[in-house]
Amino acid sequence: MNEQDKLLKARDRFIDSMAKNMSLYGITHSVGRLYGLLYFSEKPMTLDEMKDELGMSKTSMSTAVRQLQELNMVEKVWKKGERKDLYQAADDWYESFSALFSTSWRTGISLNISTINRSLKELRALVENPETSDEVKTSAVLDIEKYQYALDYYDWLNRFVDSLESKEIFDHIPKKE
Amino acid sequence: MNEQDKLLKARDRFIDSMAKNMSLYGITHSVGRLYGLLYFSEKPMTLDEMKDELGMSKTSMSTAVRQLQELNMVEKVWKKGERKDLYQAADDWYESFSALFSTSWRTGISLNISTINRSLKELRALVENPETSDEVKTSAVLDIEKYQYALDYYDWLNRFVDSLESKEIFDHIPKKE
DNA sequence: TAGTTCGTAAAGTTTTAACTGTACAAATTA
DNA sequence: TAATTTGTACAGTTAAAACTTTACGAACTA
Repeated sequence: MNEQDKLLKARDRFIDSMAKNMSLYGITHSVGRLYGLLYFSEKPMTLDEMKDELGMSKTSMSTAVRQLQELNMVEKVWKKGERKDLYQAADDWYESFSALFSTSWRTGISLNISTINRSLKELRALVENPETSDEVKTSAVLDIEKYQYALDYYDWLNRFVDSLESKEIFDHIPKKE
Repeated sequence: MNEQDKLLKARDRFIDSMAKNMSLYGITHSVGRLYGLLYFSEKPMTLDEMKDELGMSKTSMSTAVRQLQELNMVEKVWKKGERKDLYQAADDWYESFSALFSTSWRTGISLNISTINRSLKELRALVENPETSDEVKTSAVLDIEKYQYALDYYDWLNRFVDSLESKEIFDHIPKKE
């Protein structure tokens, strides 16, 4: 094996490991590999270059790249005289980490919160209604406690995401040891 | 609709919302629903009760419950005179949150770190080898920087997980507002 | 204007994951 | 000991996701 091959093999090994890891965050192995390819590429790449490099269809590259763009892990680059779209890997992984979670979590959290509030409102009406049987009332009171607990939790989660978005998290867990 | 139904409908609505949310963490909608069922259940449940309640197979309940146990979101309960296994929802969501991420992330992180270290070692040998061409050498030097960056990032991630596991995170982002 | 090239939508195929039914080992009961 | 019950492994099926091929509009080129 020549020296160049050694370098490429080392890259490949790491890219694969990284892609496996990303599947924990809901990123496909293939999409993860594409990110790795772009991360090590010295120049921005076109869809055709990606498809040749990874041996996949151009359509897959197109959708994968869009996915990575939505996660702020890849950005489009403009180059004069170049007709094709060029893409490069975003190099701030801490930023990507924050963005990944804020983006995907925020919506879910607020949906959950409004669902809880709606249910809470209904249950409180139930408890205050004199026609409600005692049996149902005690159940309702128990449920209200559980909703309240959940509400507190989602509030915490929201503040957690806040600290990611605001980079405050890096005050508590600094980047360099 | 009677009062009891209102209560159940409110539960159902929230459970569904919660289960959808959980899919972001890699938990299936069905498994999420099972957790919700157990969360609101006033008593620990058997596999048969779960399957009747959710209209699914007993096998599915068995695997789902095991999954939730591995995530420390559900625990087996012993009750005298009861032949069947009983399960109840773990009620500390902050604990579950921490456990979920520590468990699933730790392995991946350390795998990545050792992969990087292996690649770094090889590349350094490459750079120090007088037979390596200058072209490959410059590529290797660039790659080494990228590996180093990744290494720093995974170190940060490790410390992040540390602060989840040690509950230190709650010093920075307190549970109650 | 007609002919290319590029990116992506849409439909079709393949692969993977979720779920079910059957079967069986272990524990329990008679 | 034989007969039940309980939980789960395993194989098979169904549902979902990933990926490819085809096709086409938009932008560029001659």
